[in-house]
Amino acid sequence: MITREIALIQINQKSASHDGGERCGDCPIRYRAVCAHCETDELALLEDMKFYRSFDPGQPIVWEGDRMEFVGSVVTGVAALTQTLEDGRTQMVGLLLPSDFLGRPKREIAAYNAVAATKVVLCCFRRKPFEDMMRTTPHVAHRLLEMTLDELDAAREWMLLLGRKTAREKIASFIAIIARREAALQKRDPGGRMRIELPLTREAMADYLGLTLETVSRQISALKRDGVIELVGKRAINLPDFARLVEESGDDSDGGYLS
Amino acid sequence: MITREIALIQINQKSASHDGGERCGDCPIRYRAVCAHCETDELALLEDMKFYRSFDPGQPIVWEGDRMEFVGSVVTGVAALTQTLEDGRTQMVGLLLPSDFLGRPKREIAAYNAVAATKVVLCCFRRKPFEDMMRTTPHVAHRLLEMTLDELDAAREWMLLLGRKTAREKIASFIAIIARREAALQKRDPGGRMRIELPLTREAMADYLGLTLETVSRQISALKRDGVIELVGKRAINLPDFARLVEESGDDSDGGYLS
DNA sequence: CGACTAGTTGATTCGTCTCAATCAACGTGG
DNA sequence: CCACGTTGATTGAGACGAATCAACTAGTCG
Repeated sequence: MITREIALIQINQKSASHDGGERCGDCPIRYRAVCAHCETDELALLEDMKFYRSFDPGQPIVWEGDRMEFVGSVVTGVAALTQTLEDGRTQMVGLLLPSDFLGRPKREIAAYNAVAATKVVLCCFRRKPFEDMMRTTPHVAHRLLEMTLDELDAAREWMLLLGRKTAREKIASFIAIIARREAALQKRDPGGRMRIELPLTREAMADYLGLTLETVSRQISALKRDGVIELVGKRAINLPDFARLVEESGDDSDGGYLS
Repeated sequence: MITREIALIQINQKSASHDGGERCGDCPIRYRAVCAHCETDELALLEDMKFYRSFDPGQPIVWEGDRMEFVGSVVTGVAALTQTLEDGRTQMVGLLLPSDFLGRPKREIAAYNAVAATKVVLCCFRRKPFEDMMRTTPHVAHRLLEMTLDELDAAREWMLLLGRKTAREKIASFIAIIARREAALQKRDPGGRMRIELPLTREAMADYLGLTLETVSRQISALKRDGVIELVGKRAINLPDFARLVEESGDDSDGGYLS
């Protein structure tokens, strides 16, 4: 497991393309990322300090202990934050979706590994000017607080999953989370029948859920056998009945938050 | 397990004393809580909106779904945030120590249960004036962001524990966390020999670690047998060698963060 | 004193991990 | 074009760790 990861790093180290700057006004995450509350003048400041980077699936974005000269937002794709024990056991501790923020102001040394799970485009801000802006204008700091509080809520729900759910419930919960996100993107209810695309390999799902990849595979097969899900290839799933899936997840039926 | 908790609630519902206001200048958490960065004029604003409440061990502070008319800081004692599955399985998702913040601005409905683990004194701020202050003065919002980012880091370390550590490693990690905190309070290194006081019952430790209380008891006994810890009564521990404990925790030796 | 709580310990069960074989899809070089 | 290696995934057999069920102890309170 360790040697496999090292191989991955070496293979992928080669390419990390830098692209030219697009306009913030056209950005797909304009109203959900750290910049959400910014006025046009603040947006201009951000335009000045930003640059884009892309990463291929499996490619590391930063490594724990590395100096990080930027912070930034996921524009498209999915990235995973992971932590590792000395003997190689790894646990995913963050799943960054479009608009999620990577890095921490005032911390130059990365505390986690970040790996692209799919193709990822990152909107990066040079650290120094971004930190200045945090101090001088309220909107970025305020939005970052909101986002961090949301992440903390997500982390706590995740802790309940890791500490108390069975393997079957973990898988059902994960699929439900992805389904809800998919539904939110399409601005519709996750009710009844729907199709979803899994953004993670079986191994990454195992790291997310605190399981082995074999157990992930077995439980997915079991949910399929029981008619809770239908597999379409390896990475896509049809949900005949979303409510049934939620039952299998062990959560209270509603799970609805009030902001 | 469910019935036991319900009994607890009913027993403890009775008392929640309201105390008079002490001066912020003398507060033991003056320079670590949300108010840490505040100037004297901002402190005066906070004095106006604050009041104290105390809770006895085992007593609930708020219940998930309750309307919460305040936010606040733990002044003394230890409180636990917990989440539950519908069938009663419980996971602790936050351990609030002195200076830690309870509640979320802009969220009136509590998302978690909070229970006093020891006798707790809470410095409460009335919600509305506190939220106004978040908007109008930068220091409180800024400090809250710092604290929330720290909590997120702690949550992520906790996720690694829940997802990937063995029962023995979980217990060792927990004791190490408490020992480090104790050492920090006394402003000394957690090196060599030291004595610590466990602020949680075996059941609460189990909820923290995603174990059963029997497993907690067994692993504590095992660590004692192996000379890693010495028990003094049920709730106090002597550490002959802190480094040995850290080895047992499975973490990288250092674990040192850079802020 | 008995009732109750917190904790310990034992016997057994059960769920997940570990190790291993197998398969399908894909790319590569001879 | 096909044999070969690689990667991601599935499935099986057996081992092991933690949960469960249960008995028991010590301390505390009324």
